[in-house]
Amino acid sequence: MSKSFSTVQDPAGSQFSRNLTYRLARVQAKLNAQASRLLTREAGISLTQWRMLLIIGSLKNARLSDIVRESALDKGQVSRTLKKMVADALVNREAIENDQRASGLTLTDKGQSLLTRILPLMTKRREHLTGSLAAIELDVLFDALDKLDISAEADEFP
Amino acid sequence: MSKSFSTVQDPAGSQFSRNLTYRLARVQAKLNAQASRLLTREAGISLTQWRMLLIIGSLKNARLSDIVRESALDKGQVSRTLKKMVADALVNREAIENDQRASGLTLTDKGQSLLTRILPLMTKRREHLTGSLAAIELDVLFDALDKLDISAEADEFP
DNA sequence: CATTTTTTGTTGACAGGTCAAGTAAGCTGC
DNA sequence: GCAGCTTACTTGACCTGTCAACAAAAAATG
Repeated sequence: MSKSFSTVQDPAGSQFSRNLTYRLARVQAKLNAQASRLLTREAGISLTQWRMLLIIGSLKNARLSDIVRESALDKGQVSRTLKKMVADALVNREAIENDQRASGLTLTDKGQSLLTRILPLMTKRREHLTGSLAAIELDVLFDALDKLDISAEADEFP
Repeated sequence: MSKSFSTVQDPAGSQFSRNLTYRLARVQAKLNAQASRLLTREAGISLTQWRMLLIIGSLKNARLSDIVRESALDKGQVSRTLKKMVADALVNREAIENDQRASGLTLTDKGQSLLTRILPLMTKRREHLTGSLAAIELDVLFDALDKLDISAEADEFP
């Protein structure tokens, strides 16, 4: 009974092949691993660092809370990762006027050139991923994700 | 500039709204959190434990390697989780004929009744999730996931 | 059969993510 | 102007997922 609905990279005969959350989790993990592999190899940074690099690069004098808002990462995680990025001279921290709690974050030259060097590659990857899907499929996909996002908030299923 | 493409549970104005891997990651994390919440509240078990319970319940005398194959979880993780489940009297371990390396795994009465009690709830949840999507959307979604799964294997993007 | 190879499972180590307590600075309202 | 609340960030604790080293048993090989 029930063999191979969808067999891509799925253990043969797994009963989970058509389980949505399971498929999502596996694909997501794989995409994540791909990005990490790439970033480690090409830039020696983590996916989190890359995301933060992007955000800091695109915002003027970002503060930690901006990164948290934009990335939806945990603020503790951002704090720690930031410390590392400052230590690695990718990011600059400087005092902000009138607020001693926060500091303004900017990319160093090193951070900026890393961003400039890696961005084309990540863009290529993105095109590679979305390129395998038709425009309509992409629309449906995003729409479905939005709906699942909402459904994921429920705590009861009467 | 660039406000609200898709605004569902996305920080207002986030530049990532239409970034596929980002959306996937966030939705996946949310679905995961939902399942964990549910299982913790209703059964005091983790998502991993639930998946293993399902597999052990559906296989006759499963061995650890079976669980690894079916679930695609790490064998170390399975080994540790199993230890806990045995300690919690959810799973029974007994010797197997002709192979002293592995042991046969079966649900205890407690494990079986837990499974029986929680399964309807998890089925409801699944219906709740897939129910928000039209059949065609689901098909496209699975198809898109398959394609992304394949694309996630690439390491270069010429 | 004895030796090598493979399979099976356990364990240790470590990065990543999540939660929550703690600290310091700024703000509010009397 | 100071008592109390809020905001911004840091830190600690813990849990998961992943990788690699390991030991024991079984299978393969010659």
